[in-house]
Formats: sequence, C-alpha cells, structure tokens
Amino acid sequence: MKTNVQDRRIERSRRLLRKALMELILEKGYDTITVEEITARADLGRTTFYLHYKDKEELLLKSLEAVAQELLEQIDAHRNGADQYREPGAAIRIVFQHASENADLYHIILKGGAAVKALDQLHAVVAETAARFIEDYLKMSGVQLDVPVEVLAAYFATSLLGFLTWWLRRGMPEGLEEITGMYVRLVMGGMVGVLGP
Amino acid sequence: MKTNVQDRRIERSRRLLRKALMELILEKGYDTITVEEITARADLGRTTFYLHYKDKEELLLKSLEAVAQELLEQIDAHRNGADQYREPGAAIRIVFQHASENADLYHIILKGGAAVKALDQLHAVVAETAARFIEDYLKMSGVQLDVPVEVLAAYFATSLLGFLTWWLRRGMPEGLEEITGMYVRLVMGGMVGVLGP
DNA sequence: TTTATTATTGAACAGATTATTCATCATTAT
DNA sequence: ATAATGATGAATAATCTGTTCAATAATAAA
Repeated sequence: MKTNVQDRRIERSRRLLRKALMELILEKGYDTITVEEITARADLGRTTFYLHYKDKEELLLKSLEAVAQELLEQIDAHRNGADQYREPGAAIRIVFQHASENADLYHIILKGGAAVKALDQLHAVVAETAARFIEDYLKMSGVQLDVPVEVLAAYFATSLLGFLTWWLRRGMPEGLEEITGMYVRLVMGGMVGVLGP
Repeated sequence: MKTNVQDRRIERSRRLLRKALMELILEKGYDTITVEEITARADLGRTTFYLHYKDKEELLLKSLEAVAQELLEQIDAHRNGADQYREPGAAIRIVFQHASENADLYHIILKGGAAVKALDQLHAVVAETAARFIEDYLKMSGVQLDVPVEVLAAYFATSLLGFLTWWLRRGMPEGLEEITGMYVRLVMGGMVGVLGP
C-alpha cells in the first residue's frame, strides 16, 4: 500500500484550507474565525473541512509544523557547516532572520491567541537544538557547567523566544544585525556583560 | 455618592464567579468552559453573569488583576527596604516565591489557554519594575549601558517569565533557593557566567 | 420597622456555530 | 473504462451566546 502517494484532491483541499486559515488569522485573529469562514475562503464545502481535520486547532497545528521543521533544517544545515563555534551568533541570527522573513507567521505563533500549543512545539525544538549545541561544545572544550545542561537550554530557549516576541511585536525596529548582536551579548554575557566603562 | 460602598450581593456574586472560573480552569482548561458551567458551579443564574461581565475573558482578566497587583506590592515593599543592591537576587526570589505560593494561579496565567492578555499584563509589570531598578542603579553607580534600558528590561522580563513558566510546568523540582540562584547567575552573568573551571 | 432601591432569577428568544449523516456528483488512479 | 475515493450540499440535532422582561428576593437608608 502506497500511503505516501496521496490523492491530488486531498493535498489541494488541505492546502486551500491552510492558506485560508492563515489569511483569516492575519485579517481578524484566530479566536473569532469559524469553520464556515475558512471553507468559504477556501472555496470548499464545509463538510470537506471535517473530512480532514477534527477542528480549527488541529488545522492550525498541522499548518505550523511545517514552519518549525523549516527552521530546524536551516539550523541543522548551519550546524553541519564548518566553523560553527567561531561565530556564536550565527545560529541565533538564523532564528531572527527566519522570524523576520516569516514575520506574519511568527505573529500568529507568538502573539497569537490560542496558539499556545504551537509555541510549545517551537520551544521544544529550540531547547533541544540548544542542548545539542551545548553538549557538543562541552565535549569539545572540556569545560564544565555549574548548572545542568537542561536548565541552560531551557533558559536559552525561553529568553530567545521571549525576546523574539518582544522584537516582533514592536515591528522589528532594531534591524537584524543590531538585535542579533544585542541578544547574543545578553545571553552570553548576561546583564553584567552589557555594562560599559 | 458613595460608589465605594457596594451592595453585598454584588461582591458575593463576583467572588463566586471568579472562584468557579478558577476551579474550572484547573479542572478542564480555559477554552472549553461555558458561561453556563461557570454559573452552575457558582450556583447563580446565568443572567447574573452577564450582569457583571461582558464575557468569559473579562471575568478572567479582572480575576487576575488582583494577583499582579499583589506581586507588585511585594516587590515595591522590598524596593523601599534598606539594602536593595546588596543582594541582587532578593527581588527575583520574591517573584519565584510568589509563583510557587500561587502555583495554581500562575499555571492559569502561564500555562493557560487564552490567557495571553493576562500574560501581557504580567510582562508589562515586570518590565516596568525592572526598568525602574536598572535606572536607579545606573544613576547611583554612574556606569553606562551598551544597550538601551528598554532592551535590557525586556530581556529581563521575558527570560524571567519564560524561565518561571518552565520551572512551574515541571512541578518546581528545583527548590526555591536553587532555582533563584541559577536564574540569577544566568541573567546576570549569562551563559558564559555559568562555565566552571 | 418600613420603604424605596437594587440585585437576582428563570423563562424565553433569536442567532451563530458545531459536528454529523447521507445521497449524489466529480475526480482520480489503474 | 471503471472501480475507488474525494467533494459536495442539504438537512439536522445539539450547544452556546447574548439579550429582554417580569417576578422575586435582598439590601440600604429612612
């Protein structure tokens, strides 16, 4: 049985539904959207919706999985690159860049109403990736940590996503390089590290 | 006109509604709760709900305002105390302590479904308070910052709330002093600051 | 205590939305 | 070509919201 080969109509319907949902979220926010609005926008029958998704939330989560996957792949690509430890801000810049290029989507995830579960997904991805980076670094350098890796990764993930949210909400006035630089300084050196002379 | 003297029935109804909402959120989450369920739990007529609140969200936000206010007052009390700069972790410990003592409520706010606006409220309070602390410190010490105070305060607020959320969700296994200590090290000295020998 | 005021209540209501069934039509894969 | 599968519209029951209204109960003030 070739379950990986899908009926073209299935993919078409799902694509239209996801597109319609994204459009509507950006126009009027997630909460007040109805299934009827989604199918009307997608030009599909309302019955078709329930043929593919249990409810609005399932559609949202499935739609956002692809985004998280894309970000992860970009980071992994960089990770396998040459000088990953030369520039500690490079991976972080990928995140900020991905966010700025998909600002609309990130608004849905981060600013969004009921997108809490989506944010959890993203947090898990970031924390896992951070943990792998940290463990690699420790193995390579031989240094020890005063806190568990788990705690460090969680701190990194929460501060990154929080800071990212804050930056996006204000309309990204700081510019990519500038905000990346400030965040890297803060997360690496802490609040003491930004004290001048 | 004495608008501060309320009819006893008003306060009673609102108290019952808030209590019912909190109970239901902890039992089954915010999203699927109906007004009927709230009033049934509160043993009040459904009409009474709309007499006091526009909808479910208004009830939630009003209910949580008091919590944020309480936290703010505790921090302000400490702020006016003697040696506020001796121990940089003291104010932070107040936050973690307040969270652990009101873990149920914080779960509603931080873990919660549609409580995004509530979290915004909390974030604003924390960032404002942090900014006041930082500005006082700068004025006193004469040092300069390499990043805007606004950015620093935002970084602090987001990382604190994110880290706090992470700690709460795992059931606070680390203990108050331990988690406060680790967070202070991280937020003050950054990831470099936790590197051992 | 009496009285005027105000809160509560249940019933009833229209409107929106959800989630499902089913027969029919359209498209697809082989 | 044709069997299988997806899409569709209509119909339906059920739930929830938000509002009105008249009757009732509790309260504050005299």
